[in-house]
Order: sequence, then C-alpha cells, then structure tokens
Amino acid sequence: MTRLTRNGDPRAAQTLKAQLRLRQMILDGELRAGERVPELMLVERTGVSRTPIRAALSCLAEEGLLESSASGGFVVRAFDEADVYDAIDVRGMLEGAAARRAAERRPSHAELSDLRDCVGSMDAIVKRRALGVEQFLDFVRLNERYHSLLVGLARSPVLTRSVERIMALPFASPSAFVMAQSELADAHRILTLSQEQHRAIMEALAAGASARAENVAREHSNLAKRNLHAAAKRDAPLHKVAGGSLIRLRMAAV
Amino acid sequence: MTRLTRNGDPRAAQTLKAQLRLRQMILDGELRAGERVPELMLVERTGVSRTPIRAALSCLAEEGLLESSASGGFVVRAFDEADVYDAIDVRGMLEGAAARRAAERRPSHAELSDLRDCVGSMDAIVKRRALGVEQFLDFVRLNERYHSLLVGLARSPVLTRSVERIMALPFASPSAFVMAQSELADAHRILTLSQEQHRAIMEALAAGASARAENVAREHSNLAKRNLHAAAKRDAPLHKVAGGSLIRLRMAAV
DNA sequence: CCGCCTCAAATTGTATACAAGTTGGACATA
DNA sequence: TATGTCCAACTTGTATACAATTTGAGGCGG
Repeated sequence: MTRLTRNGDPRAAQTLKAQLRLRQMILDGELRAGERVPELMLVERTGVSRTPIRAALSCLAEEGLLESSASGGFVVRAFDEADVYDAIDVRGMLEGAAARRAAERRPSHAELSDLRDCVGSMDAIVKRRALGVEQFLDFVRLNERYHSLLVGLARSPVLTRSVERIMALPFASPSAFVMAQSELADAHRILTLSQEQHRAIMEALAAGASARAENVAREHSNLAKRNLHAAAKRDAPLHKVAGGSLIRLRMAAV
Repeated sequence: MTRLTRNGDPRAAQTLKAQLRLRQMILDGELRAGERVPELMLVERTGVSRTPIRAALSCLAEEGLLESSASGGFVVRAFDEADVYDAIDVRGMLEGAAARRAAERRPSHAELSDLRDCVGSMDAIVKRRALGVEQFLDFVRLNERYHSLLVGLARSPVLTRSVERIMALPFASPSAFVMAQSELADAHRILTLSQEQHRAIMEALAAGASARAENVAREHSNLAKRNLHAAAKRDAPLHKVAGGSLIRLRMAAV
C-alpha cells in the first residue's frame, strides 16, 4: 500500500513514519476535509523533521488524499458522493480490463490455485448462518486478496499500478462499504451475490472467456456502488468506512 | 501537465525548473533507461539545490518516468512493447468511460461547441491533398485538445485525474505515434479514420448515445496501438516519439 | 587467476538555518 | 462604525550541513 516510495528500508524510516501517521490522521478524521495541514503541526505530532514531513505530504497529495493549496502547503481533500461513485467506476473498468487480460493469457490450473483457495475460504464464511463482526473482517481481508490476485493475473505492471493508484482512495476499495453494511438485513445476501461473481470471474479465467470475465468483473464493482447507495439513503453510518470523514454525502441524494 | 505539484507560483520556481529540466532529460534520452540519476548530477546541471531536486525526482517517479531503487535513489524506468500497449489500453478504457459519462449527461449544444470547433479544424487539415510536417504537428495539437475536451465533458474530477495520470506516460498519449507515422503511405488514411471516429463520438454525445460513445472512444484508442504495431514492425523509427528512448522494442515482435 | 574483505569515496536520508511570502489583526482615519 | 493600511507572527520554499548507508576499487589470501 505504501509502495509508492519505499518500504522496508531503514533508510526512509522517518519519511515512512510520517506517511503512515499522516494517512492515519486523515483517514481517522483527525484532520477534517478542507482543513490546512501545517508542516510544523506534523513535526510536533510525529517527532520527525520537516524534510520527511514534506516528502510525506507530497506523497499523500499524489495519492489524492491531500491537494496543494494555491497559496502553498496542503489541504485535506473533500469528496462528494459523485467522486466516490466515479472512483468505484474507474476501479471496475480497470479490474474488468485485468480480468480480460488474465483470461486472454489462459492461465494454467496452477496459476489459479491461490484464487481458488481464496474463493474457497470466502465460501466457508458465507455459508455460515450468522455472521459476526469477526466474520465480516475476515471476508474483507479475503476479498481484498481476491481482487489483488485477480489484478496480478493480468501480468501487467501498468494495469497493476493504475489499479493501485485509484485504490489509494480508500473508498474505492472493493470492500470499502462492506463493513458499513454489516448490520443490514440484506448484508448476507449481498455477500452471497458477491461470491457468485467471484466464482464466475474465476471460471471465466479458467475457460479463457475473456469477454465474460471482463463483463462480470465490471458488473462486480456495481455491488460497491449499491452499498454506497444504501449507506447514503439511510443517512450516514460512514464511521465504519475508512476515510468516511472525507466524504460529504448530500442527504438529498435519492 | 505539471499540475501534480503547483504551477505558476513563483514560490515553487526552483522545483518547477528542476522538474521541467529532468523530464526533458528523460524524454530526450539524455538519460538512458535503467540508468541511475544521482542528485548531485542534477544539482550541477540545473543549478538548484538538492531539496527541490528531490521534490522533482519524487514527482517524476509518481508520473512513472522514474522508479525508486531498492538501495535508494531513482532510476530511469524502462518500458517494453507490452507496457506501451497496456498504457494505451488503459487510456482507451478511461476515455471510453468519460465518453459514456459525458453522453449520459446529455451535454447541451453550447457545451459541445468547443469540441465541434476542434473537429472542424481537424477536418480542414485532413481534407488537404498533401500533408507536411507542419500539418501533422497541427493535427497532433488539435487531437490532444479534442481528447482533453472529451474527458472534461464527463465533469468528473476523479476520471480526469485518472486520465492525466496514465497520460503522464508520454507514449500513452493519443497522438504519441502520429508523428512516427508521418512518413508512411497510409498515414493520411489513418488520420481520416481517426477523424471519422472523432465525429462519431461527438455525435453520440449530442444524441445521448452513451453506449455508442463509449464503444467508439474505446475503439479509437486501438488506432494508437495500430500505429505502435506498425512502428514496431518496420524496425524502430521511434525517434519522433516523445520518450521513445525509454521503450525497448523486441524486434521479434510480430 | 579468482574470490573475499576492507576501506575510502560517493550518494542518499535527515535535520536545520535562512529567505520569501502569506495571513490575520491592530490601529488610524473617514 | 466601517474600511483601508501596516506590521508582526506564522508558514512555506530553498539551501546546506551532518549522518548513515551503499558502492566500487584495491589489496590480500586461497
């Protein structure tokens, strides 16, 4: 997730630290949308000097969580419902392309084994009668893994990078609104449907059915829009959504 | 194009200067693909200090022209034919989405006037008998403008940003390979076909035919692939392509 | 002759000092 | 009271010094 600069190296430790902390502050709503982010405030809170702070600010701006102000410095970016919708749409298109490309490659049985395992694990969760928070969390993790594996199967660095970039917007993630749905009555039904699509995509990959793989993958992203829609309809239980504080829902939305 | 940080401000002048110079050095092939880019070398050549140099390096890495090395610092990124193909494909998908969204909005006659003017100007060029270098350059400029206007008509900041990001790769641009084709016999025919599609997309927008708009826009990107393919077939006249030195064509390609 | 180790030079990451510009408020004036 | 101006504190952009790590060469031993 933080691949955009560098990861494990002890060299960029301060920059990484600043990045993680700043991202957390934004996603947790500690910094509100539209608010300026003074460098010295971050110096104070993170304990690192201005240089890595500035690097982290630039990085988060690239991710899209900040935007540079005309008078210098950075501001926490605000998103509306249309932005969220569009981000999900873009992800759907890119994942569709990835599924198509993966299917065109005619992946071997072995190449699909991780994906099969992933779907199997999710099946085990969905088949249960009652789902607790823990099960939802497990599902979210597996779901992220499934999508990551799917994109990887396209074997396209450009495509992978594009997907990673759009998913830097936390609400574009395939499971962004799953948790928000965890209390709803039809949550279980949506998970089941989601699984159906996961399996359909996988089968299409195995069969080399590239058009079907693309179409289903693209349609699959509509589930996220549906979850967003449901969340928007009944006011705003977006506390469970990462970065929910960045989204200003117009309650008038249908 | 340099919007990722800040533009006209005299404040970020050094950073901007470093950015422009560095980008130019990469695209001109002054720095070869795979080569390390030491900061001090840039300090020497640009006359600005390391701080803005580092900012520029980060920025270009985000654009995708550099990649960060495991041992620190940055390296000029290398692309192969598949990468170029994928980048064009991604652009096609995103422009397709933009066209669809634009058509769904049912843009007014007035909103489409700039696009109409643009197509009109391109018509004037294409209708000529013989096309010189100057005409090709004009066509390229108008083509870029057409694509920019098209994306803008979707009125989606997220989509616009996504397109801008993929087009930071110079060879993903809609007219990247037009110049490479300027000497070929069928260049005129390709321009004509391109114009046909430009017009078809515009008509689809006006008619609110979102599916058609999407399909034609997506197909339109295949012209760029075709140009790439033609360029790859007859060895490598990629000197005329911006950033051509970054692309390693496998001559064995079909 | 080849491989490995050691060490110096080079390079990057971090901290901080300085310069330039912005912001907000106090104050004077109409 | 409203308004415009000026100033001071704050904030950002740039330069540079310092620390830590990498790199590459040279020498040593096998």
